[in-house]
Amino acid sequence: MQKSDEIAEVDKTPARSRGRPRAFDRETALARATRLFWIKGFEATSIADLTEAMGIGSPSLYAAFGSKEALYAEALRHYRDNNEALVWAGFFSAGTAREAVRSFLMDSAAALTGCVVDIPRGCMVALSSVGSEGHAELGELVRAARAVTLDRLKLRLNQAISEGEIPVSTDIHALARFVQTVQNGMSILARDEATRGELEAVAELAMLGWDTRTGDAERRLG
Amino acid sequence: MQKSDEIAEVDKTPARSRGRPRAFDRETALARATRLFWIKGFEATSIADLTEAMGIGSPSLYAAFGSKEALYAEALRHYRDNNEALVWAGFFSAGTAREAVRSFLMDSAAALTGCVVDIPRGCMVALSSVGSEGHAELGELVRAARAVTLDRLKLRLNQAISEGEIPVSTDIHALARFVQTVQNGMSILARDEATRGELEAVAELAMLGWDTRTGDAERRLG
DNA sequence: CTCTTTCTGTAGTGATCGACACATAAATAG
DNA sequence: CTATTTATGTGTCGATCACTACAGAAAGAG
Repeated sequence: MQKSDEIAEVDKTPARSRGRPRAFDRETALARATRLFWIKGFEATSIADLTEAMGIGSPSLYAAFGSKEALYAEALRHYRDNNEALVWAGFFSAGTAREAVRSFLMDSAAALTGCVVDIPRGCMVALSSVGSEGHAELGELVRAARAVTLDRLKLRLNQAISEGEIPVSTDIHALARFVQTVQNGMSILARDEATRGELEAVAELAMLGWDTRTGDAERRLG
Repeated sequence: MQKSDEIAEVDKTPARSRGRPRAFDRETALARATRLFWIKGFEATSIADLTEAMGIGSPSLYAAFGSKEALYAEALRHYRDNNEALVWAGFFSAGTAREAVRSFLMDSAAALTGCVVDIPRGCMVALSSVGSEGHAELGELVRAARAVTLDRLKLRLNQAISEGEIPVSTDIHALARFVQTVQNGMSILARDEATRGELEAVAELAMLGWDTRTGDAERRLG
């Protein structure tokens, strides 16, 4: 990527531009905007709200992010990059699909109630209704983000079938939809101040459905 | 409160007032406003949107409903009065708690996907985020409406215990929270165009969790 | 009929919306 | 240094926000 200083010097320091340097940290400002969108949603968050929370003037906001919609799109990306691991790390490191799903739901119960780190309650993606508010492009972004959850669940379940963990007759799509439904529902309960313990109990019950469907129930019932 | 001109005449014709009669049907206009709030949410729905959908001028709207917030509160009531039966009728007429919960989830799968009557997808109460948008009073109304679901579920489960349908050791609260979570999650999936069949499959899986927890599983597994 | 009451349509209220023009400030390039 | 480039702060744009003043219209009361 980086050539010498003699022949064809390009892109020496990508962060060092020419004019007056930005007086704020872009990622920090983005993090604050993300938190605000996360809590209040797109429509209810005004530019004035954002500039105040980000500690910058509106021209700086528009110079750095383009528009309110573009800022929301970046906030979605920032949300994914910084919070995804909270609910997916255990899922991906689990040895079995059952443990993966169980980790996913248990970690969701903890993260969605703000018990792991100081974050708002509920999932920004699950609770977003930006698509119904007349912003089709952003709505499609959120829809796509929600679809990722389903895809990951189905991928892991298919792997479990090929590894013989669960019967080949298992309805992968339905089971993944079920897990997705439970996790989405958790976000709504979390907004209503449901506790981590309550959501963990919900996750336990969801796993009982899993066990019955996948044939793990016989050895778990007394 | 009001005296008569002779003896004790009160409230002759409550609907017939004195001045110029209203040129629109209040309930019809409220139904249209409800539908709009249901789809777009409180913040994203403007008075201009409402007056257009209701077919009236803004002074008529304010004369009849008071304010945008008061109209939303009435829309919540209208929503309950006109859509509650879609998901609760089978619940209340079921002979067992299991059938009641099953009906509740199955009927939700149908209603939330707009398959029973022509209504928007998802539950207006579950998907409302008005409380996070800075309208505390309305948020409390929605919260209370969501709490009704939990109360009804717990009431029915307690009845099932006293009737011997399910073990006394059953964690009523957790089980009710689980059912509530699944139904809430269904609303989010319904907004993303999940089909009635998909949500019914989710309901079936939720009932498997029920069966395992309540001890019905032994006789259902082969 | 007139008087009173209530609703409707027009036309706006001040406030806030998202977004930007402009001049100035602060950096690099030469 | 000067020239160029980029960011910031002030001020404001037209549009839209929720809401209403006002006058005329349509009903009952007398």
